[in-house]
Amino acid sequence: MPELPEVETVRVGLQRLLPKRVIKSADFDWPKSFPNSKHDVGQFLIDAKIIAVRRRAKVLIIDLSSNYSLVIHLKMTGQLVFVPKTKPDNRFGAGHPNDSLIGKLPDKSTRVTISFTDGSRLFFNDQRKFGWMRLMPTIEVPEIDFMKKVGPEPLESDFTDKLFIERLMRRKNSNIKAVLLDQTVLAGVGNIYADESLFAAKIHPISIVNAVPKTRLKALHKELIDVLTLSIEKGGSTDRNYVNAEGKKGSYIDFAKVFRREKQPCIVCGSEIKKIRVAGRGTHVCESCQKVYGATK
DNA sequence: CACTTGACCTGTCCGC
DNA sequence: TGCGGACAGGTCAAGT
Repeated sequence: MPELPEVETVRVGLQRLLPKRVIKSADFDWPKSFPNSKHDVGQFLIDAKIIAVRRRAKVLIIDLSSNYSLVIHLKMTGQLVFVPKTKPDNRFGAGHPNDSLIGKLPDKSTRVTISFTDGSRLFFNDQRKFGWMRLMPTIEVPEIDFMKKVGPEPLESDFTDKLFIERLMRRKNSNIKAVLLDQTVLAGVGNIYADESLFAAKIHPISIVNAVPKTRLKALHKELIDVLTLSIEKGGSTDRNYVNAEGKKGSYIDFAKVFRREKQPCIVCGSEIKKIRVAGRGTHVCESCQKVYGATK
């Protein structure tokens, strides 16, 4: 479930931990997770120094001194976990939720292990194997299809409500939730933050974009930014798999008002939160707070 | 052409 | 407690 706040949290962690480290070796055995040839790895990854860690949408970009970059998409269950040379004593405190992960790596979900000359390691774990890591020339990163098509970053200062509405209108006849999830409309929103921002803006996810009043769309713009910002503050959402670059969980899920709260009372009105399907995805909604525009249930 | 559904995977949970 | 099946949800390909 890494969405924008989770990927950004990983980026901040890696940017603090990785630069200046030099890659000594790389182990990988699942071609779909890391399709690069041993030749390219030997030539452009081994002996390269980490320069910086960037993010665009839900994609991480680790720039190397070889003028190549590691481009990474965590998809649903991907993790990037850095383990320092001196293993922690494997105890954050008895019963602490983060107790252990670092000491247990690699495990059976590990797809790629990158070892640095100082003895530290970076693990790319991905239980479901949907994620990927690709080594490519830095200059070619903006040329990959995803980068060419992806929409604006919602947390950039130039992401105005005017721009937001303009982007939504590209798919004005679709369910608003499907449009929020469309990475070509805007970058970084996934299931959690689509549900949470629509709840905060009191818009039912099946609403048709074109039928939602402009004032509600402006509210959605504000709520989306607020939800993403708060989640980054909380280190993202750990629903199941997500952990940050140090193997630690995020706590935003504790602040979610509808996501994974089906059958519980709505925080605002007390009626029961329902789980329905919209755009082929599990969707959490308060049918009483969230109004349907231009669609029938 | 615009939009929706299925495939990619593995692990977990639910009902029988 | 075993076992099948639904489900989790990001993105691209295939289908309507």
